Amino acid sequence: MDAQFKKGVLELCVLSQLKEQDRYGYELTERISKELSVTAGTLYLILKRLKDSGYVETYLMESTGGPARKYYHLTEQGENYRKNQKQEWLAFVEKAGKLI
Amino acid sequence: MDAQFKKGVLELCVLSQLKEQDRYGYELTERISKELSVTAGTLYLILKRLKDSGYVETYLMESTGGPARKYYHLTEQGENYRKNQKQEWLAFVEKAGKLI
DNA sequence: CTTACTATATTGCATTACATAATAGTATAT
DNA sequence: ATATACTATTATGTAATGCAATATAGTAAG
Repeated sequence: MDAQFKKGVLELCVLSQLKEQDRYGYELTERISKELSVTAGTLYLILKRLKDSGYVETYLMESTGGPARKYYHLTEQGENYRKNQKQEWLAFVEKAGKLI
Repeated sequence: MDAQFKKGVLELCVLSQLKEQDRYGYELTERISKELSVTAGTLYLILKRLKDSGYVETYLMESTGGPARKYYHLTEQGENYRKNQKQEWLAFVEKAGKLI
């Protein structure tokens, strides 16, 4: 897969996943990498960015096996951002489609 | 427009434009920026990349007003690359769509 | 008990593509 | 002459990802 295509879209994928329900980092890695082959390092960087921007909040919960899971929750601000990014993405795909 | 979305796709847009017919740099800038807001500098960088990779060839032709135009022609190798990139792009959009 | 493996989180360095801005040359119109 | 439109090019910075390494906790195997 062309790595460049992912730039910017992975963030939207994360936001969309978190809209459904809170999820922890490793879980997001598993889910998203099933479709788009992404590494953990990339995902955690995106999550840090989103947290620094106030788009997600985090809390810890114990795991059945392994270290505690850090769950990510979409804030209201994050949901607004998600909606906006989704619209931008759809518009972008349409415009690009005209040229391709 | 989110600049990140463009990563990798601009190149495909250029290739697609050149599949129809040979075009010169300034012309490509005009056409593509109508849809996707791209500057000349970015376009010429992409064109240089494509030339260095053997995906396009160039030749000069006089202009009616202004400096000579440098036309870009898609090579056979470039056309194969374009087909491949187009498929990858479509597949990517579909996969991302599942997550969004 | 110790070794190995899975689950989970984090961080550092390199690469790549795009943005922005500046430079430069030619022709035409005023 | 001067401004303006057309055309091409290059330099510097930023941002997002890839890859690889580190760290910790639990569980299973020997």
